[in-house]
Parts: sequence; C-alpha cells; structure tokens
Amino acid sequence: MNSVRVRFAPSPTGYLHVGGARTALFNWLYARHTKGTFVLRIEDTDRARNSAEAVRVIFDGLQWLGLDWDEGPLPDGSVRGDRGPYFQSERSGIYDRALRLLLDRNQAYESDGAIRFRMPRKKIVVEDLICGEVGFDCTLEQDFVIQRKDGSPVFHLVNVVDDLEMGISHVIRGEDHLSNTPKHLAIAAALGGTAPRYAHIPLILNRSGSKMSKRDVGASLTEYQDGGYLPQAVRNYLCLLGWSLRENRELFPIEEALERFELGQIHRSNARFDADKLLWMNGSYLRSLNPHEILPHAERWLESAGYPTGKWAPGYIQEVVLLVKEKVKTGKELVEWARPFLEEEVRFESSAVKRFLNPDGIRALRELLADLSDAPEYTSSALEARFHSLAQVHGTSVRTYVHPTRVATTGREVGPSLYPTLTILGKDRVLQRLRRAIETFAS
RNA sequence: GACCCCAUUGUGUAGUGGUUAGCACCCCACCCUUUCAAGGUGGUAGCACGGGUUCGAAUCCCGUUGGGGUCGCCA
Repeated sequence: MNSVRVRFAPSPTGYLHVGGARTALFNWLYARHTKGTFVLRIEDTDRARNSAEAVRVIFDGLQWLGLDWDEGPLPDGSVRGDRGPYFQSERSGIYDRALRLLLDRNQAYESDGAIRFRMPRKKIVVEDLICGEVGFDCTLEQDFVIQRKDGSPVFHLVNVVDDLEMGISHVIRGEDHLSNTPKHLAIAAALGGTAPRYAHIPLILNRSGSKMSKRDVGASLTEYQDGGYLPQAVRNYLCLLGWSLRENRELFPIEEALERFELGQIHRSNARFDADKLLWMNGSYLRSLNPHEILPHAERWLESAGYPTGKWAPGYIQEVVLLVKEKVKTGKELVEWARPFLEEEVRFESSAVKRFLNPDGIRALRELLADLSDAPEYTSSALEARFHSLAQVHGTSVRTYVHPTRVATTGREVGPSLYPTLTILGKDRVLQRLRRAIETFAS
C-alpha cells in the first residue's frame, strides 16, 4: 500500500514567500513522484493573521505555479478530502481533545493560565531523511506552552496533532524547524501517535546571506506574478535551490523533475536566491515560447498594464509581441518595448533626443521623409533597400538614418530591429512621426 | 550565549579516494549586427584553514574558522 501523504501548511500572512513556495513545490514533487497525496492545510491559529484575502493569496500562488493539491480547501469555498477540516481555525474540538488527553496523562499541566507540555528530559534523536541522525540533548529543556491563556492552541501542538490526525507520512519543511523537531516528536509520542518522517530542506537565503524574509526584495511570489514572469520559469528555478538533475542541465520540464525527484538528493546547505539567474531563466523560457503559447501571456501583461488588446486589428498584437519577444526577459519589459506600438503619442527619452535628434539627425530625417513619402513599396526588405540606397546617395552610413528614425518613431535609442518596427507601425504612422519629430526638435 | 545544520569560483551546482576540478548565471573580450538583446567563441574566478587516515584526498575522520538556523502564550 502506497501511503505517502505530505502537506503544505502555510500560515495566511497575506503573501506567499518564495521559501514557502519552494517548500510547497518540494512537497508536491514528492507527492507526485511517489503517487502519493498532497494536502493543503491552512495554519490560521493566530487569529490576527486570519483573513479570506490572505488565504486567497496562497491559493493564487499555488495555482499559478501549477501545484495542485489533492486534499484541502479549494478557492471556490468547497473542500476536497475526508481528513478535514483543513483550516486549523475549524479544528478546535480536535485540539481540545488532544489537550485533555495530555492533561489526563499528566503530560501537560496548567501554569499561569496557559497549558504547558511536560517535555521529557532525555536525549532525542531526529532521524531526518535529509540531514541524517541529529541528536538533541533535551535533559535541560524547558516545558513549553501549547495552549495560550486565551484558550487558543499553539503551533507546536496543532501542527503535530494535525499531522497525526491527517495521516501525514512525511513532513518536508524548512530547516528552521529542525530544532523544533524534538518537541514535535515528544508531543507525538505523548499522544501515542506515530510521528511522520521528517525531511528538513535547506533555507533560501537573501542576497546578504541570511534567511530570506518578508522584507527582502523578491521574497514574495506576487512580485513574479505581477512582474511578468512565467510560472514555469519560476518553478524551474525554485527546483534548483537545493536540488538538481545532476547532469549539467538546468532547464527542464517539470515532468522530468517530478519523475526524478528524491528526498535523499536534496542538499543540506542553504542556497542563496539569485535574482539574476531567475531573470535569465525567465528570458530563456520566454524566448522558447511559440507564437501560440506566448500570446495569451502577452495579452494578459498588456491588459493589466492598461493596454486593451481588443481594439487593434486581429494579428496586430501578435506581430508586435513576436517582434519584441526576442529582446525581453519579462512581461514587464515586453510591455515597455511594446508601448510605442500601442500609444498615439511618442514618449521621447531626453537622452535619445539629445544624441540623435540633433541638427544632423533632423537633416537625415528630412532626407528620409522625402524619400519615403513616394515609396511605392512598404515592406521590411524594401525599407532596408531604401535606407541603404539613401545612405549611398548621400555618401554616408546607414546608421546615419537608422538611429534618428528609431528615436523619431519610438522615442528611444534602443528597440527592436528597425525595419520590422517601421513595417508594423505602418507607413502613415511612420511618416506622421517623422514629421512630428522634425517639427518638434528642429531648432 | 547554549544547541543544531552547513562549507567546491561572486551565485546555483556536478563531483562520493586517482579528473587538465565539469556545467549554468554574473562579469570581461571577440564574432554577428541598424541599436539593444539573443546567439556563437574564448576568458577571469573555486575545493575556507590545520591536523590526521591512505601509495594517493575536494571526496573519509578530528579540530579551527566562517556562515546560517533555533532557543515566544509567532508560525
């Protein structure tokens, strides 16, 4: 009988931490690899933190990453699984029963209005699937609170009770919990249950080398959701923090990770979060998307940036996106690069104007305008030929025309290839923008 | 401070007693080129240190140093 049951048990704090996302990912990978069950449990015992909005963020994050759960609350308000409830706030009866049991067995006692667990004074060995045998001398350990004065149960209690009640077989969690594990083992034993196996995964460190926290840039998954990252890229990157395929390959489909994922191969050392590498990886994924795949993403990015995509002729957005996608690494950048194609007014960068719309540039634009006005053909290759012959006639390089034209039509000195840009903009708009630039910047 | 974990270029990793220590990101150079990217080629940079074990250690053991984590009526 296959009995792997793992869980992701986040606390609804209003955001999903990348470390949490990676923990969820590893749990999910292990569940899928073993054909086991992935449970989502919401640890909302701290009433101050509990809100529907905060839970929503967790759902959104997991769904965005493609991490589906077999048991737990669902975004539509329904519940899947018969080992619930999956909100700790709805499980107080279960905790009360556990508390009473511990009290009856004299494994817990009241003190100052709270209830403390009677920690066994002995050596406790954690047999961790990743860290190996880790010994703790608990002979001097203090008893600790498992129910607050206000009657609410504390993490150490509820976490263990729920893992027991829900039949969790493996607890895969951050290494910051390793030191808590003797407590958890002791509670499980006092309750007469069989504790799950533990697997403590290394922490994700921030740029300066300490545990990534809420305040760190890039710590929240929403930054990637909103920043135009592709979920498959973020997921791929997260796989690499503490785990690898071991064959000099870093870009791989999730199915492959799922097939190859083993707890024993997870590292024991912490990993620093490298935003540059994630950015590179995202660009790599972005470029590998075919037109059919990238369009929905691009439309979403454009829409949420305030550019309705429906108002344009069919195919126009796609043309723009395909032109621009080779040059950008995120959806956010894609939007930036697409702007000149979607706005009436050209926004001029002052540095670009200064550099290329000087008297020489304006002269070049005048020559180009005259030449282009009666161009019979307006295609990318025709434009290219025209630019070249223009340069030849005037005994200069094609650059003389290219740069001022890019600035005049897009406002910037960098951008996609010029001829396709001019083609997509269309002759009318291009001529209009050339005239406009000449009027505005000729002095 | 006590306890626990960790240690291969700046970063992520491969490497499990014998390798010119491999790959990727970053950085640099060159090529390509209308800009910027992408792509291609090449380059800089690493086994923290000290003891052992061994014919032979990045690999095994011990210590030191360094980094991280935990010590809440937070989770």
